[in-house]
Amino acid sequence: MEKQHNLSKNQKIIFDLIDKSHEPLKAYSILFNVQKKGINAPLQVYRALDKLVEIGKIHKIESRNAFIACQNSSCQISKATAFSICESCEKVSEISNTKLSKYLLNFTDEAGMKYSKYNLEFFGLCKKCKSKE
Amino acid sequence: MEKQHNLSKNQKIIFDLIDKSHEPLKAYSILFNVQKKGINAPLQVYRALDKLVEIGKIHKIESRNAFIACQNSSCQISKATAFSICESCEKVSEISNTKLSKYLLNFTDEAGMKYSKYNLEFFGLCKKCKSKE
DNA sequence: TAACACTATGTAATAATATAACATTTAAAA
DNA sequence: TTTTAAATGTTATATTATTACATAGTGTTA
Repeated sequence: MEKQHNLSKNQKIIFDLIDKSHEPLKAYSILFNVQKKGINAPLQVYRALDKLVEIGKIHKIESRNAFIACQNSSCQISKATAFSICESCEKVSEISNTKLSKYLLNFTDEAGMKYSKYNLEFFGLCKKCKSKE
Repeated sequence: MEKQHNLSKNQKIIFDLIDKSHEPLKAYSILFNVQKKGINAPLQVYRALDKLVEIGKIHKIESRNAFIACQNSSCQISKATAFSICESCEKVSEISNTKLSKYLLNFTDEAGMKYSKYNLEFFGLCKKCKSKE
């Protein structure tokens, strides 16, 4: 059994918003959307985001400064993340591919180092945008 | 022969600074360091950085909002980048590994998509920091 | 050379992203 | 119940990045 994380009030509000969204959300857009629920300050948002990232419920898309819910039910504390990002419509999908993650977690650099944590972002055009070209 | 990019005055000043540095530099630290050379405003720095990234002379370390010179003499327009980042001392190294880049450029997702562009950041402890633990 | 297009520069203002510092409250554990 | 850790609330501020507008240089081609 995985460890169950009981989300606090603010964490739950913010996770629910991100989880319902079909696109990555930015911190200040989250703030704007939760002000009616009593979350007034950026720091309240960032603290919840930090915690949610830490426990693997959401991921940060580094190149976009935005956050999405983890799509991979099996990844609780996800230190190995991969995403595809459409450079036209900005659609982001999480990639859950066992072969890929195994390959990367086993990757050894020139100095013989292995890495238990990585973030990979693929860029291109999604199918929709490709067909419109 | 690769296309030769003649850097403009500001681009050269900023590239030289980054290239001499042994660590990733942040935009405002760059600004501070080039003010004696007549570059006064953030935008002048960001414009040069944008161009240098575009032509592959430097890369942005997305998780750190910082910039390093391309270590890979053969990558002019580098759309396929990989780095190792030490979570303790923040040392960053560019990984130039043909097998890895081939693997990633050939990676096909569940929808059958391939991606000609990616950025990969590995996290861990560098040798020095590991031995200090 | 003159006209044009394109790239780069300079400057001021401001937007967007993120953290520091401090006081208080709540929840969980001993 | 005491005490410890985690979360909250609030104000202020730091850091990162872009918009808008005016000007200057560079290279092409007519």
